Amino acid sequence: MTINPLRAPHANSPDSADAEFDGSSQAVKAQQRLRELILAGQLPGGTRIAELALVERLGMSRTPIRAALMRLGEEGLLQTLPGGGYAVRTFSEREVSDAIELRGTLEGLAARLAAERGVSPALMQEARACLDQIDALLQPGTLDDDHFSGYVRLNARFHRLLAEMADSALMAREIERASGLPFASPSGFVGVQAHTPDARDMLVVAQHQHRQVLQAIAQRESGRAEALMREHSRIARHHLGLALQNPQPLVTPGVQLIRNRS
Amino acid sequence: MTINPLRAPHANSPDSADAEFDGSSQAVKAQQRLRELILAGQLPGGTRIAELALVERLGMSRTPIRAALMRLGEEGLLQTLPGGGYAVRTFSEREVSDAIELRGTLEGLAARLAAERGVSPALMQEARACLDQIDALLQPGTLDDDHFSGYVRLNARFHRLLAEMADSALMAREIERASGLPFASPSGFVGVQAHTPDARDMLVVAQHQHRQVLQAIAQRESGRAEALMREHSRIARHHLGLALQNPQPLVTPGVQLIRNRS
DNA sequence: AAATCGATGTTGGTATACAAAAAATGCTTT
DNA sequence: AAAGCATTTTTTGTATACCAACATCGATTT
Repeated sequence: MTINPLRAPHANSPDSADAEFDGSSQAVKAQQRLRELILAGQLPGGTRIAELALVERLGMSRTPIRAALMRLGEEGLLQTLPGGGYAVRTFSEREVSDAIELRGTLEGLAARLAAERGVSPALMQEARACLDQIDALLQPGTLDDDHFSGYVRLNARFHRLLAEMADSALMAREIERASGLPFASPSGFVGVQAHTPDARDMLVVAQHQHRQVLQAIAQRESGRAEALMREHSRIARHHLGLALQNPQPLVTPGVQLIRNRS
Repeated sequence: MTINPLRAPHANSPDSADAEFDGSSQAVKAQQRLRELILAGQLPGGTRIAELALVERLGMSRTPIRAALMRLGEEGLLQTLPGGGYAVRTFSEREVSDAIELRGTLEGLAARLAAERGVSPALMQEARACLDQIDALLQPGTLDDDHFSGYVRLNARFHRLLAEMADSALMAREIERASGLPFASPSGFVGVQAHTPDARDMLVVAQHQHRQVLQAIAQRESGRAEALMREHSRIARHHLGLALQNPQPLVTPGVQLIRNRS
C-alpha cells in the first residue's frame, strides 16, 4: 500500500518535549495535564476554559480535550457554565469542609462494612505492614521533607487499602471519587504544618487512629470502626483551618482555588 | 402500574419524528434515550454497545453519542471494556444492596447536617406540605396504581427537599448521583408489592419515618435525624429482597440488570 | 486439531466544516 | 460619560470523513 503523500501522517512528530504522561490515551493525558495545570494555579479559579486554547496548549485535537473537560467536570474541578463550556471551579471554605466530611463518612461506612463482613488475612496483613512503615517514618527526630512525602504516600496507600476492605467496587469507587478533590483527600493538608513544632504530633495522632481502626475491624467492632474513621477525617479539617489562618503559600496543590471567606 | 418519572416538557419540534427529548442538546437527548433503552431492557445486560449501531438507532452523529456513552459510564449504567468501548452493566444483589446503603448513609449525613445547621422555615414548610400530600394519598381504602405513581413522585420530591436542607451543593450532587442507579433511588422498589395486602403498610411505615426525620431536623436532633434516614433506606433493601424472591416481572425499570444470585 | 494468517469491524483520535449561541466590540444615543 | 443597541467575532455543539491501532473471527495452513 502506498501512502498518500498529500496527507501528512500526523502521528504527532516528537516535537513537543512533554512526554510526561505517556501510558495512556490522549484523553487521559489531557485530563491529567489539565488537572495539573489547574492545581498548579496556572488556570486561576473562575476563568473560563476555551477548548481551542487547550488545543494549542496541549497540542492535541478537540476530541480528547472535550472528553477531558467532561471528566473533570464530573470530577468537580470544573463547573459547567450555563451557556455551555467550563470554568475552573472555586470552593468556599464550607464546601471544602463538606467534602472532607463526606469523605470521612464514606470511609466510615467502608470501615463498618469491612468490620461486618470480615477482611481477608492477606489484606489485613498488608494494611498492618503499611502502618509499620509509617511507624518507622515517625521515629522521633527524623522529620525532613522526604519523610513527609513518604508519609503522604503511605497514608494514601493505607486509606486505599481500607477502602478495599469493604470488598465493594462501588464503595471503592465512591471513596476514590470523594477523595478526588485534592484538599478532600486523606493526605490533602498534611504538609500544611510541616515546619511547625507540632508537625509530627498530628501525624502520631493520625497513626494512632489508623491502628485503632484496623483493630476495630479485626475485632468486628463495626460501630467503633465507623466512628473512628469519621473522627479521623476531622484531622484534615483541622489542617484546613490552619492552612486558611496562616497564609502559608502553596504547600498544598490547589489551595488557591479556595475562596477567601468574605 | 407504570413508573415513568421522566417526562420532559418538550417544545414541539417541527421536523424530526422522535422529538421525545427536546429540551436540550443532542448529547443529553442521547443520554436520556439510551438510559431509557437500557432500563426498559431493550439492551440486555452485558451486551456490548456499538457506537455505529446507536448512530443508526438514535439518528445522530457519533459525537453526541460518544459523549452520552461517557456520561452513562460515569453514571454507572455502562462499564468500560478493557479493549475499549462500553457494555451494559449488570449488578449483583450485593452491589445493589451496597448502593442502597450508600444512599442511606449520604441521606443520613445530609439530615444530620440539616439538623446541625438549621433549615429555613420556607424549605421546612415545603417539606411538610409534601408529607401532607403523601398523607392524603395514603387515606385508607384508596390504593390504585395512580396513587402509587403519585407516591413515587412525592416521595422523590421529599427526598430531594431533604437533600437540599443540608444547604450544600456538594451533598446534593452526591446524593443525586447515588440515587442515579434506578434501584438505588428512594422510590426504586416501591412498586414491587403494589398488589399485595401489605402494600399500603410499608408506605405508612416509610411515611412515619419521613415525619420523624423532619421533626428531628426541626428540633436539631442531629444524631436522631441521621439514624432515621439510614434506617429509612432499609425499606428499599427490604423491597429489594422481595423483588428478588418473587419473580414479579419488571415492575421496576432496570431490575433485569440485577444478576440472579449464583 | 492447533496454530497462523488475514479480512473485517470497532474504537479513539485528527481534521474540517458549519450553525447557533454567546461574548466582545464598537457605535449611537441620552 | 453612562447606558443601550447593533454588529462582529468567538466559541461551543454537532456532523462528517478519515486514519491507525486493535480486537474478533473465520479461513487457511501446518
